[in-house]
Amino acid sequence: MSQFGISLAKSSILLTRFNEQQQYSPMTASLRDVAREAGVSVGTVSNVLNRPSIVSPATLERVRRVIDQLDFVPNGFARQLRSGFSRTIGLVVPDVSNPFFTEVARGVEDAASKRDYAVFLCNSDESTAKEEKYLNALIEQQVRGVLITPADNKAERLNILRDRGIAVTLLDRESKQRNQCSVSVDDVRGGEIAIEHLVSLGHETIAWVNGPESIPQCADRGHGVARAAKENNVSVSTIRVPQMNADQGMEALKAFLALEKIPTAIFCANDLLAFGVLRALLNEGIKVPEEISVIGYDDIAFAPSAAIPLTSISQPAYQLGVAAAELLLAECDEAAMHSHQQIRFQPRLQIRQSTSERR
Amino acid sequence: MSQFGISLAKSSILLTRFNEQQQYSPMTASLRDVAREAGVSVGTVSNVLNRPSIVSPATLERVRRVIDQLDFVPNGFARQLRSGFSRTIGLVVPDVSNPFFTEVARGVEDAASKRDYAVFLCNSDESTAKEEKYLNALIEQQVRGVLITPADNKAERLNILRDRGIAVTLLDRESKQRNQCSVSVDDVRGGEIAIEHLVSLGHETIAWVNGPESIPQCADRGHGVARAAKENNVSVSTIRVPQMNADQGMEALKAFLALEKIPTAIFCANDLLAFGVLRALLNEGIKVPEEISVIGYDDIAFAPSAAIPLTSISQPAYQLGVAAAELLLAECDEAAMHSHQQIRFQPRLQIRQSTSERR
DNA sequence: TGAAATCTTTGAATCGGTTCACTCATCTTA
DNA sequence: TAAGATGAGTGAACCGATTCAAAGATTTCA
Repeated sequence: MSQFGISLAKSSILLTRFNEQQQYSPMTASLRDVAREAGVSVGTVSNVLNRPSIVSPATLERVRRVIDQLDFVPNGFARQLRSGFSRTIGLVVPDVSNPFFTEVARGVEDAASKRDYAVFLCNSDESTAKEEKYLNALIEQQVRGVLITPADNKAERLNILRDRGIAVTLLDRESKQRNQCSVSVDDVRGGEIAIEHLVSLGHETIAWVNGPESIPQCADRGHGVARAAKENNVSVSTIRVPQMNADQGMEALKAFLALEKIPTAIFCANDLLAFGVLRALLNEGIKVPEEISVIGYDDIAFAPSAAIPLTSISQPAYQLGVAAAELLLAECDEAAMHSHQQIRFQPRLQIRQSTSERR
Repeated sequence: MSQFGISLAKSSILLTRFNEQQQYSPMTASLRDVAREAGVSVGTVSNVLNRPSIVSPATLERVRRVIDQLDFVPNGFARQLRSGFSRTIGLVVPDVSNPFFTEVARGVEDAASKRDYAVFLCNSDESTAKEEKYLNALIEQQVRGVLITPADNKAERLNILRDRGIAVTLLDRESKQRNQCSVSVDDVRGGEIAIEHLVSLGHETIAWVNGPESIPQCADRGHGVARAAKENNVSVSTIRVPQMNADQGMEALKAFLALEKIPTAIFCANDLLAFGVLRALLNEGIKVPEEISVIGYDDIAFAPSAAIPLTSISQPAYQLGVAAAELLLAECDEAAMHSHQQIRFQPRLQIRQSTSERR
């Protein structure tokens, strides 16, 4: 039988155990095994791991050698059970496959990994039910903190986390309460910038393709559009779509062409919509930007590769993720002296070839 | 002081504890608290959670009410410490912000969540050092299994996981050993399909823009290209790029234009490269597909929205993720009677407007 | 009516680290 | 040289669940 051979490769210490059915189950060394083998107490091994400075050099050396020999990796559960804290956080976003959130996630992961935190990835699909299920799972996993783009504006669910001592930072959403951190982008301003750009090019009638008002981003961008329209005295027709993808963009163009007075520019609430609009315009043989200017929102990585390289409102998605993770982890690690911050990034206009002077 | 008020909102049971500095720390109900309040033993509460069928209806009801009252959520660490198993898996990919892996990740997450597993997201950036760091972190987190697209072809690191009883499934990589599951796409065939398509359109000289040979996908696609070229007796010039993004695609076009006999078609090892090539071609005023046909690989969501809607080799990324997660979780949950499988998906040609008959 | 069988519930042992009051040896200092 | 200080190491208690042998309660059946 090879049952006893498992750990012989690296050491001659026997580390096999049997479960009730007497089947072999792979066994890993525990801190006690290390202590026994090194001839010290468990407390000393623990000190080697966590406070090496208070252990004498000789002991340190010896224990470390045994740790190596046995391939000992401390059991995270046990550690966290006793100490009460894990080194994990949860990231809850509507959908990672949206390029904006993909970038955000990448930023979060990089920042967390730098601090030796691991990240749980959760897609809420904008559903409060799914979100709730995930939050429960995260509580059970005893995460130290949660980064979340909430599916709705009700904050009660988040208070449940906070009551349990789990830090919460809002992502891509500004906090109304001052008892939490938030990292967001100024969407009202983003809406304004887009309209101002079109106005500066001489456009006076503009179509605004927006998603559901229930999504705060859409609502805010809409406010920005309305404000800038009023300020500059231009007329804006709103076309509402239920989802923000390329197909809906193509649909939106039908509504656009049915408008009484056809605008000379289209502003879309995200780049995917704009891609759809572009495609539909090309299908119709309408020239962009000569006949119609198009501007998107998000400035995703593919915007420059679009049919007509897309002018867009750029958001610092990666930095958003990094900033959010750093705030959250600061709150986790420095609990007491942490003061909540609301960071708000400014969007930027990225001009490409899909917008031009009105002819 | 409000130190004692915390749990009074929902119940009159006192659940506050103090740490050594006598500071208030948020306290959550433990299974013991529930047992005490419901007037039963801890074993019974545990049974209510895990084997409700053996508990009498009356007790069940009573305990459940107390659980609700106290907002009790079991501590995952403690549970997993005792039972030895967690309900978490690790997902290690080169880079989630690559749209292909984004889709894969989405599939993994959906499949895992369906089985009540949580997913740790890790980006290796193709670096073995980063990968190793993550694998260690995952061991410490006691994950049940790992889905990984390894940074290199050495499997030793993965054996360390397996020795610890952690299931491993290869993602987008075929397993050479039969002791593990793998889910991959037939990249050799993908390379063939692309060349066959171009040949069927009458192209006889083709450029092949490929990434580093060290990436197995690139190597395999290259083999397919070579095989199909030989079979069909067409000439293929390989242009090698160090990274597979749009910028490198634009660079590649310079090399392309410097070729002695300029080919009539370009096959790129992924869509990002193809986007760059398309852009550079348009900059040069070269018409696609009239003068040059272009074909990409991956068929990412933006392929239809590209400057010229891109013909591409489509891979079932989402299903790949789902299948991999399901295999892994099957291995986790049914350990003994699990037999390893190597699943291999077939790529598909998605014809759009960037390829046409040679003129 | 009493013994056996079945159904509930109990509570101590356990998982594997961390913590901390304590011991023991060695070093200072008056 | 005695008393105090410092440094290294010890090991039992603990975190919060799960498990399981055993006890207690109830039902079944001869």
